[in-house]
Amino acid sequence: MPRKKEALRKKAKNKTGKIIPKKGKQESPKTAEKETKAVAAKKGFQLVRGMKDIVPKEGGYWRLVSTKAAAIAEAYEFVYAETPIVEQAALFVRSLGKGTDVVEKEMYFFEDHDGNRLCLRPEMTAAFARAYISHGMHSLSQPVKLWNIGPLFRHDRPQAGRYRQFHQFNCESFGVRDPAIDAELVSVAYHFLKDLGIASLVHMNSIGNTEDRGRYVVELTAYLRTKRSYLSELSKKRITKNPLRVLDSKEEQDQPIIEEAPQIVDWLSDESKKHFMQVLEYLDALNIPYALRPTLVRGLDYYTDTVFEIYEAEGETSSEPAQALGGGGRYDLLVEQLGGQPTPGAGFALGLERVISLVRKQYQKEDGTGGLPEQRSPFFFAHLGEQARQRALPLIEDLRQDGILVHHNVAKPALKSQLELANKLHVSHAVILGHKELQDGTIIIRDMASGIQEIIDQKKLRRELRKILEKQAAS
RNA sequence: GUGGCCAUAGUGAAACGGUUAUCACGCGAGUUUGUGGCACUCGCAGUACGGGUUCGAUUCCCGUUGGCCACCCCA
Repeated sequence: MPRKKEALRKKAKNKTGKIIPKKGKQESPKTAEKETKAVAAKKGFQLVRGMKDIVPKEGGYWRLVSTKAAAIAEAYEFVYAETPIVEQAALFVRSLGKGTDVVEKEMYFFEDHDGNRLCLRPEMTAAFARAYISHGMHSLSQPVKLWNIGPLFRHDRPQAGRYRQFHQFNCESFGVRDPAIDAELVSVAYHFLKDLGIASLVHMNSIGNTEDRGRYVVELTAYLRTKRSYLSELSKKRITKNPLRVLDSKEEQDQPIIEEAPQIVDWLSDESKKHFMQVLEYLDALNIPYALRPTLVRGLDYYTDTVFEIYEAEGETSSEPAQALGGGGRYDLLVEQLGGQPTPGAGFALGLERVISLVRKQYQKEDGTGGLPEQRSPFFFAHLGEQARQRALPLIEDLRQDGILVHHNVAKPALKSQLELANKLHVSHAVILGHKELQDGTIIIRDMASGIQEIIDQKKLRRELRKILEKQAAS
């Protein structure tokens, strides 16, 4: 009876409910309550909001994408580096800006047992800047080009392509202010996506230096005030909070006002203007498709001059409103602001969850099954009986040492189920070792497509498999 | 942070408020104690959690948790 089940469940819950408070004296009532609920749930623990497992189905895509990232970063001579996930909270408060959303409402703050005010890193650039200073990288040959892939944390409201723990591919270039550096970064991001089969478009803008921007903001604010009554409610609020954001407004009624608004490009110093023009020239030379977007401003305070975001190029099939795959820009004041010597820098980050979701779509388009064409061995090694299994392991090990990989499953004793698995794995040949073969030192190679079997000497196994591999490579 | 939609085995779905919650895929075992695909048989596994209404809740209501969408923001 379900009633009985229900009653049992309740009993079980009461038990755990008694145990937990005893153990967890220090826990806040809130966490204790949450934990009790989770334990009580028959299904076990729920995933924490905004967190995501990488399941076997996705594993191959993560491997593919991180391999590509490493390959391209290293091709551009970026050096792999990593920083801790935990940093002093002040690092990000100071670099990103106190009023920014990331700091104001999205950071994971906590205090450790020594009373240090810490946080989980919400982005990489400031962390790399800190590492640059910490390790005196200014004494290395400049630019210092660093890359990594790692998890970041923002307590944002989750939705598709947005998680509280997410991963970025980051490249940062410290020490040189040169438009070629900016262009190189854009190029890395662009080609990374291109190598993965994703056509992209880079949105470019320059927000100049601090003074330029300051003067522009004054001008823009004044302009927006005169048009205030025509603006959407949201934009009205933004006039005082962050007037640059008004330019990004999606509200229809704001559009005519935005079009007429003063553009930041006109307020850039000659130096900034020249820098930006040169960046664009390099992009032209590199044949990287970009669009100027005078309204592009980024959400973090440390940017100067070049800023960019990268989007999936709009094909006929793309329907969803574009979500930026990544973004970046120049931050010439950041290192100094964090206590280092004045050091220019620029970088970008790409959101891997977003990239991977596009990569998966690519593969689904191509073969309909949605599977990543994995490099699988074309061989399955089947054994029959305990003795054969004992002999199989060293044989397989020898093959592996020789660079020939085979599938094998030690946990399926029945030959039938092993071949079933071989079939599922779409191998071309099965190697079969049974009692008879064990005794006379032979082994069977079975062609899975035709069912034709060949009995060979065990010593010739390696040579035979290699021959098959060569034949397959040739066709 | 604001608003909306949603929650049934691992996945995708079905069940006017009424017997034992159904089906497909999946996974495991077998029909064949030395041979895969096809077929058949058997098995595994579920109403997110808590409360309420009701004689009776997967179904209706409330709360919690989680997911999705838009906004905000961003990767």
